[in-house]
Amino acid sequence: MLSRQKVLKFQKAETDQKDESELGPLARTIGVFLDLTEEEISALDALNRQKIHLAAQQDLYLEGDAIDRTYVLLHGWMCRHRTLEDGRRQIMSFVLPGDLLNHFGAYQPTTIHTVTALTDAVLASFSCHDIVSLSRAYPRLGAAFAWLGARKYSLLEEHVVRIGRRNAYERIAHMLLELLHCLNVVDDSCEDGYELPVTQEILGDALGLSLVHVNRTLRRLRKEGLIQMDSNRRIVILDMDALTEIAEFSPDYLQHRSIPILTEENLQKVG
Amino acid sequence: MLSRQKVLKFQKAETDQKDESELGPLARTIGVFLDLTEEEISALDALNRQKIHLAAQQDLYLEGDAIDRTYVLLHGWMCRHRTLEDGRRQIMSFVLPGDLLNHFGAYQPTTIHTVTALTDAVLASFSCHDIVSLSRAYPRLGAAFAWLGARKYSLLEEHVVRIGRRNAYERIAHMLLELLHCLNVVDDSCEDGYELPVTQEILGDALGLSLVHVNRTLRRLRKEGLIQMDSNRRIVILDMDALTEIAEFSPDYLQHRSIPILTEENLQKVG
DNA sequence: CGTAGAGTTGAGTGTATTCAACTCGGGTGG
DNA sequence: CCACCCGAGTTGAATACACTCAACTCTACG
Repeated sequence: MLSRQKVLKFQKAETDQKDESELGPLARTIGVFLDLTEEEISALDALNRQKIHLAAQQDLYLEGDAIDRTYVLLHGWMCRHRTLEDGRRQIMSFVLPGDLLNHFGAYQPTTIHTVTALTDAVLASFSCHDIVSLSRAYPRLGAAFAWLGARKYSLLEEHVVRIGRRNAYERIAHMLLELLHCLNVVDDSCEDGYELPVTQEILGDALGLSLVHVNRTLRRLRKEGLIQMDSNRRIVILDMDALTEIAEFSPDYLQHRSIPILTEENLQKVG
Repeated sequence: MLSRQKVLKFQKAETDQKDESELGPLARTIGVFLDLTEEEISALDALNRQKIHLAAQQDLYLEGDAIDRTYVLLHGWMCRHRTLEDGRRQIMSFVLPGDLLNHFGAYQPTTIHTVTALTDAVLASFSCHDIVSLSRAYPRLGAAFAWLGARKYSLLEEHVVRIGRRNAYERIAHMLLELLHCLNVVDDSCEDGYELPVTQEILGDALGLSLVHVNRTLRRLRKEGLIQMDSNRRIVILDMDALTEIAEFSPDYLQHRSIPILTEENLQKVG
């Protein structure tokens, strides 16, 4: 569903400052996996939006804030996380270009986590209520938003398994593969490397590990010829098959392949 | 929002075999937190449904099944879980009466986890597509389903923090409190005990711990006078304040208090 | 009375943590 | 220009939390 070409188009658009004839942020995010009609594109692009620039380390919003906006990350990396009183921190997920933030905002009185930029970042923001209205007016778009929510849930469940039942070696392998698949959506010719703009401490906070243990485990993965870490934090997967085996990674949960409700047959069922 | 009285009403209805003038399963689940109109109740009750009885240990569906039904648990406990090849198992969540299962079914080609009955269980099942149709016809009901999804997401995020960054002692304390709050929805006169129909091994699988370590940690909680474990697996919280402090438990994430989109003001915003 | 499942406990092991020191490179200010 | 500092990465050593293996108890059940 997600074609390599479209993803590249998305990434190109991010870096351009002028959108010109390009699609708006939401149309691009949804358009990656769904062929939108002209009317749907117009409706998405007609929403009021604001552009936001954040420097690395800046917070977009804090745990407990009452936020009535939904965001689309256009450029850069962010993370969603929560910190305990004594400083222990858990990252729920990394946020990649195209991802939505505060997706469920209309349904939650306050946020329950903090969102922070890992690199300089650019976002577009929308009113949560506008998105709900739009979802009602355009059922296919509503289904697309719901699908994005279901997909996020699925990714979070996999994160639970990763943290709860895999050891450090498997956890890191699994995370690196997930990021690869999400960045370079799975097709047969996908690339095997990407920039991971994240310190080892942050990786540890995502995986429930200490910085030191992340360091040793990454070194082990390198020593065994499974990955390579260039300068500039570029990760290259050298032995995809072995890594997939170690991590017991099966990409089904990423749901990059199909959106059941958007088939002709199912759209008819729900009227 | 969730009144104690209504919860008790829900539990009463579960055990009755005949519904008589009682509400149907979905109307009861949603009615716990939203005052439904007659029309909405009729619409919910008009959906085709099937009743399902499962014995303890039986699976409702397996990871990878293509399921186009959404379920409401009426009676008993279940869990959603995934198992790695070597047998390590992670429970994503316990499922309590009133909870929905395969909530996102319309948006997912196959399930990514297995659902198993922990006790004898009774469920009602509905067509996923019927629920999507209904959500379109009745926006407040659509919002209610979306809210339930957002709430599940919130609970899962807390589970990530619990597993990723709390130690065994804090993890168990936190889980016991979450279950208490979910069962006995928070009000000032809530009870302090409940039946936990779960072996220590299952608790370990939920918390990413070994059976032996769960055992020792529970014993420590007992020895310190924080909890009591009667026969019949009844848990009594003896020192709620201390336990809340240890677990750093703050019930906001449970979202038992408010449904933003369902206020008058917000319903107007979305038309 | 024997068995099976759950709980309990001890002992030894191991994975991951903490504390600490050191390297390296980039940036800043004297 | 160089000294200094800081953040990130690396490594060693000691510790601790949690796991595995194993044995034993207790209760329910047939």
